[in-house]
Amino acid sequence: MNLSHHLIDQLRRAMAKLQFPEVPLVLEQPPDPQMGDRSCTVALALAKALKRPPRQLANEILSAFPKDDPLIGRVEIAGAGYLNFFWSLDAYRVTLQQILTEGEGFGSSEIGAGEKRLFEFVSANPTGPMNVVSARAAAVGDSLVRLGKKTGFEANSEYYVNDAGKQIEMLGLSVQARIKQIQGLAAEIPEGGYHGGYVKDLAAQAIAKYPGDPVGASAREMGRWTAQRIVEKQKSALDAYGVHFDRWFYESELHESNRPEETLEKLKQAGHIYEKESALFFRTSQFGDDEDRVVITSDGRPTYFLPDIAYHLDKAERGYAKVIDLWGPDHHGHVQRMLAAMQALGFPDDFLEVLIVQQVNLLRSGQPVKMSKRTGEIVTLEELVEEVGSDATKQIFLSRRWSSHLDFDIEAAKDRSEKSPVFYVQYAHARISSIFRKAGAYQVIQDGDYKKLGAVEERDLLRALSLFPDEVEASALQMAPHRLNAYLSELATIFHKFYHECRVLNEDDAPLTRARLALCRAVQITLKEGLRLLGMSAPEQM
RNA sequence: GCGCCUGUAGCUCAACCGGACAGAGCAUCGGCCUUCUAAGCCGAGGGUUCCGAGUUCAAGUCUCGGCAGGCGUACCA
Repeated sequence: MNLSHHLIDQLRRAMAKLQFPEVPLVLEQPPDPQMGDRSCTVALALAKALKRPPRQLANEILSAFPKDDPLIGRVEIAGAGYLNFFWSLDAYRVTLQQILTEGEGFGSSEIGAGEKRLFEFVSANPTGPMNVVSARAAAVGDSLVRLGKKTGFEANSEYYVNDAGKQIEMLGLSVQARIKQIQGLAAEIPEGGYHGGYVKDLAAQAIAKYPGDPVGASAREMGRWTAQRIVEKQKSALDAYGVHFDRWFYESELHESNRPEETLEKLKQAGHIYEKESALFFRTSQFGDDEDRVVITSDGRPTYFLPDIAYHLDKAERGYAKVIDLWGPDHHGHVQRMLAAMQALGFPDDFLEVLIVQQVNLLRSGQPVKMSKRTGEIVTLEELVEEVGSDATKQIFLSRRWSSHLDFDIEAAKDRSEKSPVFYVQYAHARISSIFRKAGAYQVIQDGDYKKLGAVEERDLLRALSLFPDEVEASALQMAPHRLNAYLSELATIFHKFYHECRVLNEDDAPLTRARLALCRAVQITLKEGLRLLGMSAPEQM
């Protein structure tokens, strides 16, 4: 039972009865609760097509609307032609009961209809530690997968490991140079190599691993081995962050089964490949890219683009109807060519969606944190989680749209005083838990108790709770976890007001106590589930 | 040069793919702890939504032209 879905059904029936054209029916929240619980602008939208005044249309829809729906208290027409709906007390009672019986299942829906969706994110190169953008993408991607599952999609997460190609050799050469240095030999890290301190650590490990002659191993072999170590570190860092992937997909798997070659063959047969100056070009410019792209270099090596296409083909072959890639801002130049590739291979336009997770400016007490990629001096995901904590870190990332460039102040994020809004939602959950610790044995709400919930604060809470399924759905469909985050803050605010105004435990009024405890339980369930969808914990105590 | 992202309160960000008087937090000022957690609550001030046109009954949101910042622009990934 979803109140909003029910209302939309009723509206659609009324519209059909009037033989109005079919238009998308969207419900909104009126700016002021006084105006109603949900509103619809369909009359405004239809005014133009039907060439009639919106208020008149609203009146007709209203007259065709069922008068005896027990869940709808009343309907009003306001302003230019808004239809404003008020839930009945019955609707609130039903919602509350529903939350108590469904528990964490509250807010789940089937709109995804089992569609298979793959979210690929982080996919940091196995040549060094992950940075803050990876931390941001991990928070967003993880939440999107959770939201997807919640709304009936078969959603999975995947991390693509670029463990092949030139960069791996370069990594091997860098480690070998460090090994020589450790052994007192003269050696320089090659041009374009990796300078970070972690390379030294890995070199030391490599000496232990290859006691005979570490430098004698091929650069590729050394690179592979090192990359594997780095991937293990990435896994454990993400683990500490609370982000798990359904699958780690290795580029080397693609090469082992000749997928890039097969892909190239497919492209050739479709006539998308031509040779120029002894390199092979993919005619991506015919599909919206600025220029054609090289897939095989003039010295015969595939560029990263080819295995990338093969990888996306593999995703499709595994049955995913839609794949969503979260990329960093440094890759936005590649979006067009990948979309072009998908189109050239005959996929629907919306098969691939690339979300560019924007950059993060790290600050410390207002001062930019200096970082150098070249020398490997960066703040890593690991350090960030270690210093700030995973919940606080995620809270900051998930309170903004992924597309906004954001400032992340480490000192502000660490602040645990009342100035910090980071733990606001969790605090509401902890407060409720505290009430239940004091309440003793939980008494189930009884039918007559509902009448006791008449205060504004109680009503506001019930209204807010009834919105949770809508917010979950909107957040999932719009791929906007920050919406859910904002909703939870709002719910927490309303709860804190309620807490301030309405004493829950009243020894002289058992029905009121039962009713308010039921309300608290419902809020607790909703907060906990909401936090889970954001990948955050719901502490019992703070 | 070209492409992408961004521009909203002093600061950090929202605004439900065009809807009602643009909202929060922080900062500033003023109240509330002998009562279930003050990591909380209540109140005040604070806006030409970068600028200029256009589309629309309706524009922070869409289109075009500027301005500013960021990122990208490899036969590297």
